Amino acid sequence: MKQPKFQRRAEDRPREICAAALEVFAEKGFASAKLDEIAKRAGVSKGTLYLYFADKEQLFRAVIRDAVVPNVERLRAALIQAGLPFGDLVRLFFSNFVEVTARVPIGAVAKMVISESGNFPELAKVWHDEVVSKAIGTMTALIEMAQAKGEVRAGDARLHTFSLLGPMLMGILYRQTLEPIGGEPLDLGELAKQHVETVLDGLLIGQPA
Amino acid sequence: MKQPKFQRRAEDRPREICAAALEVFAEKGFASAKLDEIAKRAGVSKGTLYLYFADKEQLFRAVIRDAVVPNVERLRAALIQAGLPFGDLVRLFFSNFVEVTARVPIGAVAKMVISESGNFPELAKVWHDEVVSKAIGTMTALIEMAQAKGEVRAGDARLHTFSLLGPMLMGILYRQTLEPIGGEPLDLGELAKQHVETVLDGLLIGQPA
Amino acid sequence: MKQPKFQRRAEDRPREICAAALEVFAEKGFASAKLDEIAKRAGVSKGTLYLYFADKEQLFRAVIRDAVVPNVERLRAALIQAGLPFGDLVRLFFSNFVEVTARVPIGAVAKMVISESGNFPELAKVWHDEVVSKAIGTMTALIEMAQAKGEVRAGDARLHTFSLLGPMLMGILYRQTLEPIGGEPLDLGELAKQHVETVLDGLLIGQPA
Amino acid sequence: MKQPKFQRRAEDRPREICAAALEVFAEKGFASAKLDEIAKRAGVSKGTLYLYFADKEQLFRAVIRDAVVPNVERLRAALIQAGLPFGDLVRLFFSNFVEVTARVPIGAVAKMVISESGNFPELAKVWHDEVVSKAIGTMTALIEMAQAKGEVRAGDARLHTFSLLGPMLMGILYRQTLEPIGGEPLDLGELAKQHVETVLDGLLIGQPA
DNA sequence: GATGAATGAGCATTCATTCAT
DNA sequence: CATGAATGAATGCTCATTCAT
Repeated sequence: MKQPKFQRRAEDRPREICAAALEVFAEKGFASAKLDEIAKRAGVSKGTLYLYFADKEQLFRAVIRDAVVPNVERLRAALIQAGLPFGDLVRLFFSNFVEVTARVPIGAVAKMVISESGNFPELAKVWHDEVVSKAIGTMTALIEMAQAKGEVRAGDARLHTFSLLGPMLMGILYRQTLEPIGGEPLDLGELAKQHVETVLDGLLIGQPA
Repeated sequence: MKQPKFQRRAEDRPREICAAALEVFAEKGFASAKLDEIAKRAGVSKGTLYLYFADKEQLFRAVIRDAVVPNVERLRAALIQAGLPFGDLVRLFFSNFVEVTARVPIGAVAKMVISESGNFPELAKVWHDEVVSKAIGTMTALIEMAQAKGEVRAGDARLHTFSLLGPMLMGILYRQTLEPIGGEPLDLGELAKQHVETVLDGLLIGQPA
Repeated sequence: MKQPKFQRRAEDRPREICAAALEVFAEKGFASAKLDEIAKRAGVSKGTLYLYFADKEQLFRAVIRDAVVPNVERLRAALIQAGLPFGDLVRLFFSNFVEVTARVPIGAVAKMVISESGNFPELAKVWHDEVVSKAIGTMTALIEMAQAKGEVRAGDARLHTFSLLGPMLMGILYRQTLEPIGGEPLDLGELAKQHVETVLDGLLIGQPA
Repeated sequence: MKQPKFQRRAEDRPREICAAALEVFAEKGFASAKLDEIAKRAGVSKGTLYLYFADKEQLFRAVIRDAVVPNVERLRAALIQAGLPFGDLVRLFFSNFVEVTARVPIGAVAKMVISESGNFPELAKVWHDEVVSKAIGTMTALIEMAQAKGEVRAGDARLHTFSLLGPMLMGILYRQTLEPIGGEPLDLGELAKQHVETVLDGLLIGQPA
């Protein structure tokens, strides 16, 4: 029954540590996250962290990178399916988005990046270049194409992108920060479904566009 | 005979300290904000902070309260002007919102609350109860009234509120976190103007709702 | 009888801390010296050290500088008293040297510099430039002048300087390292007196040079 | 069938480790020397060190012992060649000394002992008993014999020993600590040659001894 | 024997908080 | 009221030592 003092599992360690670190960073923020706690949750000693990551900041970076970047390309690729009318394209994007959101703690990561953008501008830059810029850019391009085809109303395509994506970001952050402290629960899937149709068709009734 | 040239009146001290603290908290986040720096920016000594605030956390709370709560009621009152059709109501809300945003660093405060929601749940609760809940509640009520009058399409009124407000939150956070590190500039006023009309009328053209 | 928790004595603090640090560094060497112990001996808290010195290394530098450099110029000046024949010049130097040695822990400092020359080359450089180079240079110049006047035998003046000073360095280091652990006591004054006459006149008797 | 090309024989390991350790200890001092680096330079793993030495301190002791003690007896024996006049005896000693110095890093070891005498008094004791005491004792005895024969001037024989050996110690330490950081190069052989004749005959000219 | 991943006590450094002035 | 020197608990990081393989 005695637990061996040492446990050797070199291959999984980085992943386990990243997972634990993601939890703690998301809960506490970068500065308030204690390496002691990350180590404890990862089931290793504090010293072990330093076998795999040079310091706290590098661990933070690794967490951001591992949790998000791999998913970005997948989302993007799903949209480069030409031939779909704009409405269906958007509906596809949102269903993918909800699915990814349920699987990876994208809300926690977004929260971390927002929190630490002042202290780690380079990190915010990575997030911007790898995630936000691509997401906004892709959607903006799709909108512009649809405008060219006469499918979408005039206006700045990038601002239209904010109209499309903003509510989802708001939803994610709401779930991350306010639901835990007693805010009325929010169903992201429902939000996505209703918002898509709303923004596509408009809130008002019976008025010519 | 003693008459120091620039004697600050004691009554202004708390305000000055709060203003300095808001700056530093917004730049660094709660944990990374140093009382040394807040004191320096406020032009007082570190010890003086403790004459007005029990500890760092109380100072943080005061900052949040002072910076936002007074503005919430004002915004709310502006909307309880019955008689306006829903579209005009929303347009009024957005113009007010943009104006407030330009005056108070609401983006910084939002960022702080998001950041520290894990460490200070009570604080997130204050923010939720005093700000978010009221904002969402007010808008939701307005929508429900408009739905009853047949002005607004069916659907969960609270989710419609996310459709309306989400892009503005996204815009605020974008300016707060990504513009400073090289993100393409965003004009919040333009965003507000275009988004209102879009979400009211719908993105798509010539399709029956 | 209760000691006040805080003691304010800003003007003396740096000196007191340096004195305590000199003791500890001399006993333990740089790496093994604990800031805890330095603080305790200085009668302050660990944090106080950082009010006056940026870090351990800067404290080390300050110790070296304060303990030695001021004394170097004094020694040097004492020798620029022209008119004395070489023998008297050397005797003057040695009596001054012994006096300084008794007052400042030059042995401890020498030991520290020798010890840490590998880890802090810049420090060894300061020691070299400010102390050793000047000492050797001054003595070498005096010897060359005496050689020109026919007072001193031929030969490399710098090597003659080693013949003159080496035994005193050996004596200092002996007292620093071996006396404390049971080595037979050594009287530096006696060493100086006998060595001067010996090196001036020669060890051997009745042999023509 | 297995016959690894470069299998090191186990018997050589301790020697190889000691050699690597001597290098690192000499460069960094005891406390700053990392077992990681010693292991790397010895071409073994960190764990292997513990197969041969109980801990860092024992390794340090072994290094000191192996590097110096064997050479002491050799030097000593070379001097117990009776029949030589004192001057020749001293010349023999110095030539031997220079030769040993060139072969073993006696300067590094001396530096280490000086550095760590405070932390390892027992080690300084070994060094004292095995090296310094014997060296000083032997030379002092030779001087006393020469004094009895009327070859050497009166005076404390032990202090005369400092006059003889001090410059060589100074030279060794100079090369160890100051040459590497830009001090003017020093030729130990030249120093030995000139110093012997100087101290034997005296610096001054034309004065009756 | 040999390895190197894992450990955890130890230490330099930071900073919110206190209090003598 | 105001100050800022002083405090000391907290924490990131190091590295000698251990042990499963």
